[in-house]
Amino acid sequence: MIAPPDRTPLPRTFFDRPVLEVAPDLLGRILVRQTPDGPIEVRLTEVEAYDGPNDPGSHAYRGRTARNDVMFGPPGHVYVYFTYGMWHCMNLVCGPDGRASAVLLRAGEIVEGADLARKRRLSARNDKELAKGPARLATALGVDRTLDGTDACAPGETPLRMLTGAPVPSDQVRNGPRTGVAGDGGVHPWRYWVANDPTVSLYRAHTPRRRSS
DNA sequence: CTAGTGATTCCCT
DNA sequence: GGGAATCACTAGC
Repeated sequence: MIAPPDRTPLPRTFFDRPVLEVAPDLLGRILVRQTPDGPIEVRLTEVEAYDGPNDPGSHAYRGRTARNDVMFGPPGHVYVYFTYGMWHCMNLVCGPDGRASAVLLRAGEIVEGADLARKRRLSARNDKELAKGPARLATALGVDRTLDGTDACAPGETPLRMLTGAPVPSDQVRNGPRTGVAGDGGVHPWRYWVANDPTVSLYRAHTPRRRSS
């Protein structure tokens, strides 16, 4: 039989490590989102690492700005950005204070509160699509810029928290080029996912867009 | 199944 | 001014 997932919160020391170490270790962990209507919980199945100072694909690559400020702060906090005019995506800040590295949460399996997630994801055709993609995951959980900077490791009640869950054995972890990253950033194989998991997004590579007339 | 494109707004240059 | 760590929808095979 399968042991139930461990509901011990992940401590800040978990995130205070090199981001390439933390990212694959997040697979199988559980993110708890406390909403006014109740909790929504996601088991993470796909993530991407962004390593600030050396990474052209990172929002922090060109220095500290109003948008990416949280990335430059202490680990264990949530960085939420707004993109493409209508979507939000969420990250967990990693490494020591000032390092500006983070893990983008790209996909997961809703394991609690699916009824609440469905109300936010009306276009999803089935429950596997509820959090299949970074903006879908943020939408399913009701995460937006008002949660930017949330400490996921704070004592007591928090709107977002990571639990130990059931980490995925390394022989079930796959990795490859990052998705959707413009410029040279896609060259690093810093996307990690759970092998053969139906909630992994597996989107095609970034396609440059010409502006319309 | 794949490939193409419009939507929509914040923020940096 | 214009790109953006995306999604949903459509057409066509």
